[in-house]
Amino acid sequence: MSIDSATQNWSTAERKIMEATYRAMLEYGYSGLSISRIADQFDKSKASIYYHYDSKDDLLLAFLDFVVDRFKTDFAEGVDEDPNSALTTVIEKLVPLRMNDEEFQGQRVLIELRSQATRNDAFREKFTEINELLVRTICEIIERGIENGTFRDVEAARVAEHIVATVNGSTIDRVTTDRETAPAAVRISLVSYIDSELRSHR
Amino acid sequence: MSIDSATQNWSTAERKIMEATYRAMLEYGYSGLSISRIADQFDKSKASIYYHYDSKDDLLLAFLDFVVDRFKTDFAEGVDEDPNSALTTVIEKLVPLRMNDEEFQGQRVLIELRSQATRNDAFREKFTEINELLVRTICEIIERGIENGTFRDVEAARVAEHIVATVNGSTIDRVTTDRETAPAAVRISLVSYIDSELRSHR
DNA sequence: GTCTATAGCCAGATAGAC
DNA sequence: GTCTATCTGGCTATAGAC
Repeated sequence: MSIDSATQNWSTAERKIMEATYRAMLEYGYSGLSISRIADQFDKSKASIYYHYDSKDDLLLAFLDFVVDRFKTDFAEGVDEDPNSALTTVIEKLVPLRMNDEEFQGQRVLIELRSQATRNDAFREKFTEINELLVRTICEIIERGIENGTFRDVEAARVAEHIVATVNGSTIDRVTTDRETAPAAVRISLVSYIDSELRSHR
Repeated sequence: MSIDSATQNWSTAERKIMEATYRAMLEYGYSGLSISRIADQFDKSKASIYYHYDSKDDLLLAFLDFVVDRFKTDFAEGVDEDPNSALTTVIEKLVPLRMNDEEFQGQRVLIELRSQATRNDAFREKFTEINELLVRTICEIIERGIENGTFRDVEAARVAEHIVATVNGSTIDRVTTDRETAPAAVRISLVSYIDSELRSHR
């Protein structure tokens, strides 16, 4: 899937509403979101929001697309490098030693939306897509590396699933606990796992 | 920390309210929880809830304790076996090949509560506790195994962090996506990682 | 301890002017 | 497209009887 096909054409007004929703979500969380609070985050009235979206649910589905598209676009960078660099790039992006504030806020929003996937099918499908994209992308990098002799001949799909689970677990830990040293420990351990599983020459 | 010290003394009425909250949470989710809906889940009126709890926030904090205590009690089983069995027991419990419905619903509730930890300090502290407990417990199992010669002499804390991140990532995947084969793949890969990291004799 | 009734507030959504 | 004004209903929380 290309970036273009995943990205909707947002009108200016709609993009402004999405940005306002993002700010309201950061300030009040999913359970504290309201149309009034979204309207307070930009220069239009709340009635104008109903011109662009039929209902709050409709707006939330669009917002889910908006946030997930951003994540996918960001993730797609650097995956076309040679297998070794691509894998390093991906790991560094998904488990940074130190996450900047913008990424951190984005992950806060994502985890709140993800928790809705337990009850809402449209949300569930989106997060299924995200995890499939992560696994498929990493799997393809590993397969390319096996083909050109960079990596050992492992079960690429199994290793990719392991990496994605570890990466996701680390991210959740980062945004829902105060365990500040944990992400770096996982990063080191994950790189060491990848080295011994894919790059060792025994 | 013993199970007793972690478990509060819930009165009968309070336990009934907690059970009702649990059912309401399953049906409506965190953002759909209301005092009326909780009252509808048992045989008392909503005013009676305010006799036992000062406010909705107060009730939610008690509910967080209730759910987390259950999780901790459940997790504590089997960790006192010999290191090899204890590690296997823990992994099988945290990444079951097939999760039964009760466990699954419990994890759904936990992830919704966990997502609140991004905005609420009391919630954040609880989930910090949970992850610390998981890491510490697994770390101690590994250290016991190293001492008695069952396991190789690895950095126990680092391996424990890796295992916990992978386990948590797998659980989130299970409750927020439709990727039904993913948990089993992670389980196999995780066991293989543990074997080669701790149990190999090269 | 539990009830019914209700106060007061804010939500989602719509009407109709411009 | 955006506004102000407003409807309806559910929410948290309390009052006061039993």
